[in-house]
Amino acid sequence: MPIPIKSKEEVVQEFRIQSIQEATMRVIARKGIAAATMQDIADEAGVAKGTIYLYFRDRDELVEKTFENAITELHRRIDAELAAAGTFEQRLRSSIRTILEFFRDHREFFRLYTAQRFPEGTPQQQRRQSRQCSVYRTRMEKLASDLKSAMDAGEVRKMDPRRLAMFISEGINSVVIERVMDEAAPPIESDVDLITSVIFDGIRVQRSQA
Amino acid sequence: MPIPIKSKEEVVQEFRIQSIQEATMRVIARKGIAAATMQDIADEAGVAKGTIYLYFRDRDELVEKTFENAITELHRRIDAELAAAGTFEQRLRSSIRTILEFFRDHREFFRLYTAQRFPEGTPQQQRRQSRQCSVYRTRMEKLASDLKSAMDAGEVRKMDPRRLAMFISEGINSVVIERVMDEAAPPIESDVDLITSVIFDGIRVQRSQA
DNA sequence: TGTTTGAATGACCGTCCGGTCACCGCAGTG
DNA sequence: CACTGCGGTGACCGGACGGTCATTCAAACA
Repeated sequence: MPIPIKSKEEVVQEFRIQSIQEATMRVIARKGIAAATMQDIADEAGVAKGTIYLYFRDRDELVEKTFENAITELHRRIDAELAAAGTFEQRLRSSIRTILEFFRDHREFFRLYTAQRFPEGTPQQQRRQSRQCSVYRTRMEKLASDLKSAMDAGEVRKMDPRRLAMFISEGINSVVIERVMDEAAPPIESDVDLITSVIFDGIRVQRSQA
Repeated sequence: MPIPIKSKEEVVQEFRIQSIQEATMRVIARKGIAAATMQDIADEAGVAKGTIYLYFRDRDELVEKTFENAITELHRRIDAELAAAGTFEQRLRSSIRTILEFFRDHREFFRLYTAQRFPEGTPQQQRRQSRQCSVYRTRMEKLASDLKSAMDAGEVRKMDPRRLAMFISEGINSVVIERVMDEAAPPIESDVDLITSVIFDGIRVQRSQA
């Protein structure tokens, strides 16, 4: 069997890396990103503090890699839904469902996710920050361009796609926040319905509908 | 003239307090809430670090008072608009305009505002955090109850008012973010139009309209 | 002008935390 | 069984920062 190309050492390494990243996420979920110390993370992962530095250059890289690892999976799923067949409304609805399901299954990721949105930090960390911020901006551009396509296809009213992308994205985010905080959140589908209907039809009472 | 009840000392005190709070806001706007040190704030205010402690118990109180001072004014204005006469759409539109204008005039407040939304911190600070968070939740309840009234009055479709309040509030917030970041933001009224029309009529192409 | 008072100061302290590195123990080797 | 290489360890270091307090000094007053 030529399949297992990975040596034993590589497997151990990957296991350690994953353990540490998972521990990082749990600690951040519990204490917040600022209060999560390297010692906390080491304890949570069951290793010594020094061990973390064998796999990550410094705290910033650990947080960044952990974030990117998790966010990549979410983005992959969203993109798959948006690229599928169907009307724009159907595709956006599926994406919203995907997002809510993702955060239902990865509650611990949420605090890291929100903390990375508008990064804090001293001017020394500006480069790193701009990289993290760019992940977010790239996402927003993607949604804006999808919205633009839908506008050109006559599925969506013409308006500034950037602004609209922000508005929709943050609106969805707010529901995610509520659901993550809430111990007993309502069924996902009811929130998917609410969000989709507000985005597409607004909140006005619709007299003209049957 | 019995009007000036304040003694000279009180005037000086208030002046100092305001100077320090304004400095706090500017430093946080520049460096972020986590990276803003007491020394930075003291330098910005043109006083010694110790002086700040004559007027504020500790760093947390300084940040909290500074935040509440500024947010109170914004909330007062929003409430005035929401309590005015007119349809719910007119009142909400005025509120949105008020928010955009407020942050146009107080850019430096914005980073503090967003940072306080989901406070970070160690468990020791839990009480303080919950207080800050409660300001935000109270606001959300207010909007939710206004939305509920509009639903009962037949001006808005029936749906979960809490979720809707979050969605709208965060959506508006996202536009504020864009405008604050953007050096040359478009006219306020165009964003007010966009937000209001999306909230009330959604993004769907409206065939039934004249 | 001498005295008093308290606001303002900033050097200093203790704590915390990210990052390092000399040391340890074990798996693999001869 | 002795040896060696290396992944892992945690005591330690340096710097940063919040908060304190002995000292200073200018204004108010006698």
